[in-house]
Amino acid sequence: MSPRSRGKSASIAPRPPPLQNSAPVFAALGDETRLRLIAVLCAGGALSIAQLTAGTAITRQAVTKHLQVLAGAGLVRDLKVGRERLWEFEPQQLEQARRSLERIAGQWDQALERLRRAVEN
Amino acid sequence: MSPRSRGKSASIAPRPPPLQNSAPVFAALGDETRLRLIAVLCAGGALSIAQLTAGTAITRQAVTKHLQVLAGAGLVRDLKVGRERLWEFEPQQLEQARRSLERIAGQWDQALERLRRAVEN
DNA sequence: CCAATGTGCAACTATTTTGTTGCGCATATT
DNA sequence: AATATGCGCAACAAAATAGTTGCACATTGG
Repeated sequence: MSPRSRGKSASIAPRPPPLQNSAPVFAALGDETRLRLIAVLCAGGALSIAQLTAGTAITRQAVTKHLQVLAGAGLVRDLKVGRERLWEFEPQQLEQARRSLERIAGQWDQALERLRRAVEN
Repeated sequence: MSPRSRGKSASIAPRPPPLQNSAPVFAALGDETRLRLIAVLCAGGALSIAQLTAGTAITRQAVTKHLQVLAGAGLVRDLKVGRERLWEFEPQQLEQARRSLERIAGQWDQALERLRRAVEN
């Protein structure tokens, strides 16, 4: 049996990801255009680049680059259909980013709690 | 009385912030160094620039710049004490970013739900 | 076949970001 | 008083980002 299983409180629960791994996801979300793209893709299904470019002031190529950034962060995925390239939202990474924020917020809450208790004494 | 109060369902609840407003916060979080700074500041109280620089491979001035980016996003705040400049975490903006992610995730869930119901028929 | 539509790739520019070094100033410490 | 510590400002330099234009290629529809 491996030393890591059944040790003292063997932590079956997967340990929280190192938090810094979320940086690329946050960076990808840190742009208004990309945030808009994410919002659009979240609402509907898969959309083509041309469709995603429609409402914007920037060129199709610029949108393509933004989509590639999002794809690099694992936030979207593309699938080719005929001459079109459809993009759809990929929820996993965003979910993980959400958990990262919750962990930070939780840490802060704990610190406040410690402070409160210290003052109480 | 103002025309906006007591209208038809006057929406006492603050309308959700436009989501794009969160882009600067995400951008600030989209860097490993800054994410680390946030984590450190979340755990303890207020720390000086020198203290925050201690464990890192970059210079004090680089840390200062990162802190200014975080301050620009409203994620940290500084207070001067003697010759030191202490930085502390400011939870509001991060809380808002968390809500943004939740709204996106919620929209996605709704879309999935609609899809599920459509398939059901 | 021919035209229209949807993309991809490459080159190029402008701006922002990330980091450095060098210096001076203010506050503590001895 | 002299030294050490903490910090700010300015001037760089290198790299990443965001956007453009131009052109070629594939697919779709008459």
